[in-house]
Amino acid sequence: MDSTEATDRLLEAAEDLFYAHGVQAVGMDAVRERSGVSLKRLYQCFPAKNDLVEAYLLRRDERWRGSLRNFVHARGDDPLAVFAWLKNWFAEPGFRGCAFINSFGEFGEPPPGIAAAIRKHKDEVRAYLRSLVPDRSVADQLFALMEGATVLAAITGDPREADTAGEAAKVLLEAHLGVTTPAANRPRSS
Amino acid sequence: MDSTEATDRLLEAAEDLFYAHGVQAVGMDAVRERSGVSLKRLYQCFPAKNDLVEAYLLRRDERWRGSLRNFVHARGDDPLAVFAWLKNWFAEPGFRGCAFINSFGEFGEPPPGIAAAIRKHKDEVRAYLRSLVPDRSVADQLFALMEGATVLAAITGDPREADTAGEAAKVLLEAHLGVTTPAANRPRSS
DNA sequence: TAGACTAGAGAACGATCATTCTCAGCGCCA
DNA sequence: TGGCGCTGAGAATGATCGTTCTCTAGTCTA
Repeated sequence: MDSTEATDRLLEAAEDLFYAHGVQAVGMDAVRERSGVSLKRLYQCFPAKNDLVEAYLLRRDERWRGSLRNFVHARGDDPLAVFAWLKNWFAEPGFRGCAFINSFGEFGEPPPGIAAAIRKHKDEVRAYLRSLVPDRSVADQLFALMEGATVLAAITGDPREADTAGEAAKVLLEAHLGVTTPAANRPRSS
Repeated sequence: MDSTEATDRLLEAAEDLFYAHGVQAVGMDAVRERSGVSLKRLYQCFPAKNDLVEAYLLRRDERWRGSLRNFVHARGDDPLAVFAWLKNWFAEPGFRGCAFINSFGEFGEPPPGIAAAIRKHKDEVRAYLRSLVPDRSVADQLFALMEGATVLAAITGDPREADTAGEAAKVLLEAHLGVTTPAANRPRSS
């Protein structure tokens, strides 16, 4: 097993374990066992646990955003598709909320590399939404809805938080276009 | 010092320390030092650390919601006042996000009492918003905005996340009343 | 004043965990 | 073939921390 494969296996194991149980609750020994990579090699690839955590977050950021981008792009880059994707995510078996928010909560004052990875993720997601929604303010409003839905879905376990946020997003987008919004949920007023 | 005063001091110290540094990062010894209550007494009041954490969360829930309720009530129970209150909170010196979301992130699988305290808090806040906003769906949308703004303010450090969410809330409330929303942010179209 | 209970200070215990060290084995090159 | 260097397995180290224990010194009661 060469060094790049060891790194891959370590990151795969780290992601599974860190996301499922939290960073603090997972020992390096658990990562070793799950990855099948020896401790010595582990410390060659990542000199300290925090380095592994940082790499885990950076990798998760790429994959998470890639999945979202693909899904939304396949739906014509409709901003509302973001909330459909969220609902699928919330309903996945191992869903435990946003890895970045959880990590932020785990550290009182996160180490610099980890804090940077967390901020980078949120910055990138915000930038992505701004690329989907011409108006900056509306994009930021949708971003807040996303984050809120994610947090609430994690705590309540109810994927329908995505619907709530999606409906709000729809209203915000339409309102911005200057459309007259009928009194909500009354089917008779077409 | 009688038992109730010891309990008060312990909860005061616990809240300061747990909120500022996270639950895991604070040892019982730090709580002892800050509170001035001996370890023996501490364990008489709270047989295990998790009991102290649970009591901390329950107390924080009461105080946090009390502060919000007072502020909003003084403004005629206007739902938008919630976001003004949030902005003040975000700008406070020691602001570190929502204690409950942070605690949720700290534990991979939170102990039952703690999980219950976290869910209780969110349930109560949601119920409060529903009491302010007649329409259940709109109340839940505002709730998602609140949570999102809180998370983002914690990570970015920017209290203006509250403004973003507040503007969205305003649009949602007006849209629900069937008001024609003009193209956003253009002051000329009165 | 004697004695029983209690509190506080802090040592001690036991567990966990990040990180390093030891050692025995194996391949590789001369 | 003989030694060099790298490897994995797992023991050892050192630190932290939740929890309990010990001991000393009151303090209140009879």
